[in-house]
Amino acid sequence: MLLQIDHHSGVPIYRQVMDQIRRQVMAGQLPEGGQLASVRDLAGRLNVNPMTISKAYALLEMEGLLERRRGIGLFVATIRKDHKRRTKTQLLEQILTKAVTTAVQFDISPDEVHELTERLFRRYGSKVGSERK
Amino acid sequence: MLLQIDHHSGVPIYRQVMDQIRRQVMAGQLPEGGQLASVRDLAGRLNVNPMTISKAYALLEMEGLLERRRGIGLFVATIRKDHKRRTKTQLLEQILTKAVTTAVQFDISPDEVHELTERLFRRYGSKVGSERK
Amino acid sequence: MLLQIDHHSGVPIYRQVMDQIRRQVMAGQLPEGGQLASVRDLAGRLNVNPMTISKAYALLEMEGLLERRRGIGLFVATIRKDHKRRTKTQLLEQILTKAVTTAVQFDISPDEVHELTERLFRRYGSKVGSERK
Amino acid sequence: MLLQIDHHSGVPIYRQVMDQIRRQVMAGQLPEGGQLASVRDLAGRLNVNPMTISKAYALLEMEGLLERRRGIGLFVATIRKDHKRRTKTQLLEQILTKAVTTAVQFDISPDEVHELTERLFRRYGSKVGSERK
DNA sequence: GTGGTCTAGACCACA
DNA sequence: GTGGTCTAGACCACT
Repeated sequence: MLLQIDHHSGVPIYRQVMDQIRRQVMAGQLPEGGQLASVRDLAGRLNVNPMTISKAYALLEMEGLLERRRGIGLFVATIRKDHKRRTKTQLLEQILTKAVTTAVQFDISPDEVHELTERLFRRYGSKVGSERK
Repeated sequence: MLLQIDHHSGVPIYRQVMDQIRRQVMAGQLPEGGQLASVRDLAGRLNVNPMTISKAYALLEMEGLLERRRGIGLFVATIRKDHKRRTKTQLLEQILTKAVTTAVQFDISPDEVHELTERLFRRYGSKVGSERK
Repeated sequence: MLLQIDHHSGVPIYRQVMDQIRRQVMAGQLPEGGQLASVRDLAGRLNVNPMTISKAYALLEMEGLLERRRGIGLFVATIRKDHKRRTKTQLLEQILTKAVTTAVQFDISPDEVHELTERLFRRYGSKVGSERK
Repeated sequence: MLLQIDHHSGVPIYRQVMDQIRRQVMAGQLPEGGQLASVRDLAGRLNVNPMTISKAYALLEMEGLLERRRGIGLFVATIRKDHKRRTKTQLLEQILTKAVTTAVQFDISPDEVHELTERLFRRYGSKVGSERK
């Protein structure tokens, strides 16, 4: 499990951790039922305070994304597949909605948006089964 | 000048004010050279602390988007047309980049993204010269 | 707002705080829209670390019971009245269910339970508008 | 001996085990002098760590509820009848006290509580000598 | 070993 | 003034 923390982004570290884990679970990079890195381990690797990781984990558990097994560790909860697909689409739609309303407000045509999107896809790799670490 | 403040979004109010003014200027809804509502007036209408508005205005002035004319008020600065166009595209690209990287991570194809984008355009109106206030 | 913390109960302090605030809100002792004691103030009075209070407040906010107004403080959220009544009954039913199943398992008759309940009501005061602090 | 373990309740597993055994003894479902399942057997059936069961047994032994016969196993200790009756009532009173204080705080009348109790008795069965496993 | 809680004290953003 | 975040380090309960 690799996470990137940006200490200068202004986004709280525990939120960065949450977002990235949530995404990795949704993307299947963290398999359901799989165990997460321990609080101390992850904290050590990211060079942050264990409590910060613990907070992120606790919130994700409350979200229902993670499951605690007392004295053993934290695991990715099992999610129904359709629910997962829906969540993924919702997340994307949310971002795209912002893009579209911005374009409309700025008088940028759907064609221009489409072109720009294609260019970004080429840049950020749309190839199937892209690099998984 | 109409602004929507969401007290529950977690985004600082002064940032919401800044973002919306910046967008309205870029979209031409706030014409260059036009005068802005006074701090007191806007604060009253949005029902927020005047210092919050003041802070937003001050930061936008530092950005060069607004100009202060002593004793008169704040006005939208004049922007070079190409600069404006570039800024608009940059803003959009920023959002779209997030959408594309999300799609890649979620294994959602460019075609699906395109389709979803079209649908959102139809929903939020892509017609040229849309509603100006 | 008066809270009783038992440092020896084993129940985490932040949970004791949450439970008592939740109850006071449900009981109407903390009026909707009313402002809560500040984190530092309450922490000082209870003689616990501010972070502990902050955690309790944050969790109650996530529950939807409290509302944050940035830079101002925390307030009791407005709850629909029927929802409140339902929540209260549910809370009570939950406890009573445990009592009844215990009685059944122990072969204690409904009459005995009723008698015991009456006795406890006399002891803990069922008088209308009992002592509110 | 059937026990239900809830891994998500937050209550320590060894406590859940203790509580349920204590109740079954009080209710007569586990007869005095009867032998308990072995640590290994129970742990296997409940799918928990044997040390967890061992801890529960050890604590119940310290309580005097169980008796260890070296080389043979653990047995339910003999309890004086009046002591047993008192313990049962105490356990019930403890739960009912919580119910009554909650009702008082929520301004729910004794009559309403009584009614609710009757309803729960009908639902969970007050018939004498109910299902024994 | 695991996670959970708490402290004391610091710094920050917001209004 | 408000709450939010983070640290360093301690202690605890559970398995």
